[in-house]
Amino acid sequence: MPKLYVPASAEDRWYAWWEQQGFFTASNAPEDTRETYTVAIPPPNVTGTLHMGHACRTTFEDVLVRYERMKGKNALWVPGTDHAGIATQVVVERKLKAEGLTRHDLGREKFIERVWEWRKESGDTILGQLRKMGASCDWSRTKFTMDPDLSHAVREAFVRLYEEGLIYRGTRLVNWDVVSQTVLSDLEVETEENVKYTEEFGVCELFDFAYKLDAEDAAATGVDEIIVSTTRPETMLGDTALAVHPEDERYKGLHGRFVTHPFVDRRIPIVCDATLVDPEFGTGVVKVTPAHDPNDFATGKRHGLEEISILNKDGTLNENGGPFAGLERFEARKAVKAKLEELGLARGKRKHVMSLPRSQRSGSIVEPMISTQWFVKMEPLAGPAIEAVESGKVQILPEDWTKTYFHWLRNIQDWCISRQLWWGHGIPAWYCGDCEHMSVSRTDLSACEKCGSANVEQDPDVLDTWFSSALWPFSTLGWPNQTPDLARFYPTQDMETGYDILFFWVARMIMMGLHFMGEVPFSRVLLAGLVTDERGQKMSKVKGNVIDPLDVIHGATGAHLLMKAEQAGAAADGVEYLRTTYPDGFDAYGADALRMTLLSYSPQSRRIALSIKRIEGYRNFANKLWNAARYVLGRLVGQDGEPGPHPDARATGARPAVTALPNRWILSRLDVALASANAGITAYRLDEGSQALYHFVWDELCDWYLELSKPLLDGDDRALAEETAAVLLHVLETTLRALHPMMPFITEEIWQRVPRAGVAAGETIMLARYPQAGTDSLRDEASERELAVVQEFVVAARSIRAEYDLPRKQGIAIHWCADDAEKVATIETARSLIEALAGATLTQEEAAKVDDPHQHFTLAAAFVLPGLRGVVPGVIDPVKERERLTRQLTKVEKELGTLEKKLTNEKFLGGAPAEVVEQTKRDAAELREKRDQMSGAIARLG
RNA sequence: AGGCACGUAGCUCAGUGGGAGAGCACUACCUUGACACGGUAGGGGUCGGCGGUUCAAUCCCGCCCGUGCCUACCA
Repeated sequence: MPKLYVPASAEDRWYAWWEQQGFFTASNAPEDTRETYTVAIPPPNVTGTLHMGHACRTTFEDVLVRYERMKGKNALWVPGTDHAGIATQVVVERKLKAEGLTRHDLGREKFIERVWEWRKESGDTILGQLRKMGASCDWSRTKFTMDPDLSHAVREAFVRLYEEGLIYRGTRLVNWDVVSQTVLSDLEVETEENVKYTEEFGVCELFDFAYKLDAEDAAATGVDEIIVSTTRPETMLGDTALAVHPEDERYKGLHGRFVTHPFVDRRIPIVCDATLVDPEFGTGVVKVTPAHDPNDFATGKRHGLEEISILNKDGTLNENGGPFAGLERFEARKAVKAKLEELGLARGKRKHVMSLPRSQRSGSIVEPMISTQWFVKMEPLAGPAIEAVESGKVQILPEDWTKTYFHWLRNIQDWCISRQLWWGHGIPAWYCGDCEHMSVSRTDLSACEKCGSANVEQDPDVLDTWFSSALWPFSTLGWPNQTPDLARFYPTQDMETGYDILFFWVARMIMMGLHFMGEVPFSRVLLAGLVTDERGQKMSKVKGNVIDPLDVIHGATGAHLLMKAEQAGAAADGVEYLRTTYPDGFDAYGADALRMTLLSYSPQSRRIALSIKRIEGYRNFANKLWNAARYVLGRLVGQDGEPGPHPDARATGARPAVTALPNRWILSRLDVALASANAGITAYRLDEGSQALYHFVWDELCDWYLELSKPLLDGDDRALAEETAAVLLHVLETTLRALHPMMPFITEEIWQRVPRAGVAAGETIMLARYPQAGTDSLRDEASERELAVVQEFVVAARSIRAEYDLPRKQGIAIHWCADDAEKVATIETARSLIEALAGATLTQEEAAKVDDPHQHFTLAAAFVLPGLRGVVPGVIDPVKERERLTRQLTKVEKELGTLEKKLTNEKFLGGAPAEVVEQTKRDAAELREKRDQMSGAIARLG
């Protein structure tokens, strides 16, 4: 085995073998009665390649799936990809643009062909990347949301909901994206907050202008004009009313009067509306544009106002724009303002900080527009989804999110599901050109259901991507057909995803699962944070701070990173950030290191600020594990053709019997680690589970046990050496199994080299049994207490070594004494171990001599432990020793001080539980003794 | 505006009603037969601020300051 673990070759080799052997495939054999464990992957969008967020998802899910598989379940992880309607269409259109084409140049059919080509490319890339991450998906069940079977499911769901009256077609004010030229659901609109004034679009400016009263109304009321304010001056072309508060004294005389529109031939009524108007704001008069503002729309309905749309689908003004028709919306805004100035109707402007609604995909400012679209009635679906979480049938982790879930579902709006795109599931509705009948049908229609005319056309729109995603947990298993997979694997167990799609996806899956299957689609929702760069900023191509998981796994030079960022369109400061933060690029850290890193962040955190240093740390951990294995295998069975002293040693999967303290101790510590690992994984605290194993391997197995094993293996006691050999192999093999869900590659690589027999002799670690506390390990409190004494002793000796710069080769003598027989026995038994680890020779001494080192030894350094003291003669510089002891004494006195303060507090003695008081007294007594010993030692230094 | 988080060592973050932790960074020493992607020993924090509950608060409660996200509205 080489000194350094090299991930690259091991990863590809083992993954190909696992896949080819069919280890990932879930069983559907009728005689297989194992409990199932199913996870549906959150299907990545076929918009390009996987990012760090996907890597995070993949790792978490893979840990859960591998764990349950090793626990003996029939584990199924369904992989697949999402067609991602709008996002994918945008990507392909951008590629066309590079060729100087638009989708309209190609036409719908040819364009869709191009998208399919792209989806093949992107989809294959993504599935390949999942494999690089180690994902143990059942590839034989791979799905794509536009596969024929899943499209069939979408159509069935649509038709059923329509027949049940839960899908309807309606004319509403919707969110219009003028760049993508499609309607968006409320969720796809993102509000940009606190936007400042920008010259270019003229946004965030409150512009005042006057409407002149009709001549006769002006004469009758003596009022000449009314001033209104707006942030969108061009919408005044669609104004069909002015509203005032009914109680507003200033305008009481104007109720029912009219103003004249300055640009179009329209008389505009002045109406009273207490809901819309806040008399305190501005002039107390609101211009009402029912066709372009949600509040105005509602106001229009209340007053029966005309709805005049002024925009074309591309954001230019239509014929209702009068003299401004044809202008682009922001041009029109400028032109309207200029014209109002010219007419002397402008009444000033001021900057106004506000929020702007933007399209999640195109980033353009969303326009409210009246349009006929398809909607899902949400209230009847939301009720059961709320109940499912309330009753605990679905558990959301971390729990904080349940509140958010309830809040959204309890205030839910109908869901606009039609999109004016080309890429997506067609809407199964046909319109008759003759009788105007609309048919919604499971099968494609060539004739009108009502009049039989062949003059029928399918609705040109497609469905929101999330409509098909909502069916994912059961459509991937064969629904609406009653397949064996559906019967066996639905409902699934865990749904792990990012909290950002809790509404988009998770809530809708629960609604649809309950509606169509009558059962929740999964019993737990596991929400993870969003991966950001190390500053905590969202990764984005423009910021240049995107970290490609594959670059971390395979390594990348600084130049390569810069080139990629520039190609992706990073801004100058983004490139600079990249250059200064990662000047040397990345080493090939390997998939296991990346996985461990992602696992190490708490799921409670909403942000995963991915740190390369941290990845490096886990790369080092992989290497530590590798070298621990090198040691064990080299010392026992030998390596590289050299037979070792224990050629017959085997890991059998059975816990060896142990007598020696270090062997008892390591099995006990393993027990604690295994308990934490199991508890952590099942509670979705993968950070705690992985950290327990990290800590065990590094701080206990490597730092102590491997060192302790050396004198045991080299000693004269053959039986003890055999016992130790068995324990070393057992602990190594068990630890590998425990780590396998997190670090699948390196654990397989090492495990295959471990000589195994009995139940440990399996073909692959991924189908080996996951280790269990109490079975594979054994808690032994006594061994922990005893070994703690050994550790304290060794550390004390090493401290003296370090303090006086004693070289490793220079042996030291330690004269020690202990207060009770138990401690004396422990040290006597472990004497050779302590000597080996401390590089010392131990001599038990009378307490009188140890406690007065100045009298009995020359230049002796001293240490004081609970019930145990030692001196090391011939090493000290008295001045330095005084400093060292004083430093320690200060700490002890400080600690003692807080305890004594408590113990002199009557209220504490009276109010605290007896056991707490007792413990405090014991601690104080121990510290007091230590203090006395130390101050005595200092005093005796002279 | 409302809601939800968060504020702990230089950095990134765990954690708990009773003795402040990890990784990285830092200091000193060590190329020792598993590992320098290493070892040993260290230094470093009034747990955001102010009150309250409690025998006891970093933890529970209230207010304030700061940060992030979500929802709604902004003529």
